[in-house]
Amino acid sequence: MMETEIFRALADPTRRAIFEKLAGGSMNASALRQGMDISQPAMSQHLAVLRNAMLVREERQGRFVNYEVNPDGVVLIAGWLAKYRAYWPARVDALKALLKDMDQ
Amino acid sequence: MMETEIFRALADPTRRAIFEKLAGGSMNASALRQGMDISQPAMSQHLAVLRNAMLVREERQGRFVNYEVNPDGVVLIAGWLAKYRAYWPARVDALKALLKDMDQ
DNA sequence: CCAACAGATAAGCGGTCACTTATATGATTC
DNA sequence: GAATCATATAAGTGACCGCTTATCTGTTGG
Repeated sequence: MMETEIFRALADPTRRAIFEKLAGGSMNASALRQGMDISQPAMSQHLAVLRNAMLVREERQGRFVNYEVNPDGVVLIAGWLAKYRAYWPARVDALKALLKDMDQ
Repeated sequence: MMETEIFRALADPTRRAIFEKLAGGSMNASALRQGMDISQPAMSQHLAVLRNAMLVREERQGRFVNYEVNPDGVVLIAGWLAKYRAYWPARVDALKALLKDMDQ
């Protein structure tokens, strides 16, 4: 199940921090390590987990590998969460319903 | 971090199944086990993890303990996800922006 | 009270996680 | 093509996860 890998990937605080950093702009692995007190292999392994969970995608650029957020993963979580829309606060729920109507 | 516990709780397929079942209506632990091929202690442990992650809450009713979805957890995920709104599909994004305006 | 039932807790076990050090791959520059 | 740099992979290790069996706690009805 894809959702298992996504939630598992996000269950680690270090990986969430990496993801958050990438959400602020694409970056290579070395740049990501800046100010994070994490070894090079650890970063590489975390990025592999995030990529495997479709939360991040990569693109080689010469000697560097550029990483960026993969919208697919974000959309998957949004889709999962949508199933429980009924439990969001009423205000947000009302807005959502409105959007749905407009969407058709 | 609360988010760590939430994502960790949801990383297990069995726990997601339990949560999904509860989202369809509150239930006691025995009822939850119906058709799930899971031992009584395992169910109890899963419910403890979900409760700890604020995804589920309980209420004793005599000899039974009734479980239901705790909106707090759902809202927390929604809050986390909202930070990456920019990566949702354009249509949903537009709707969200609209909601935000209306919300003020 | 006590027998029966719902549920929680304890202890132990195999598998997985996140990390480490060491080494390999792949690209650039001289 | 050799040295260097960016990243990946391999192997090992201690901690944790989800499960099991066994036992405990709490509530009900006779």
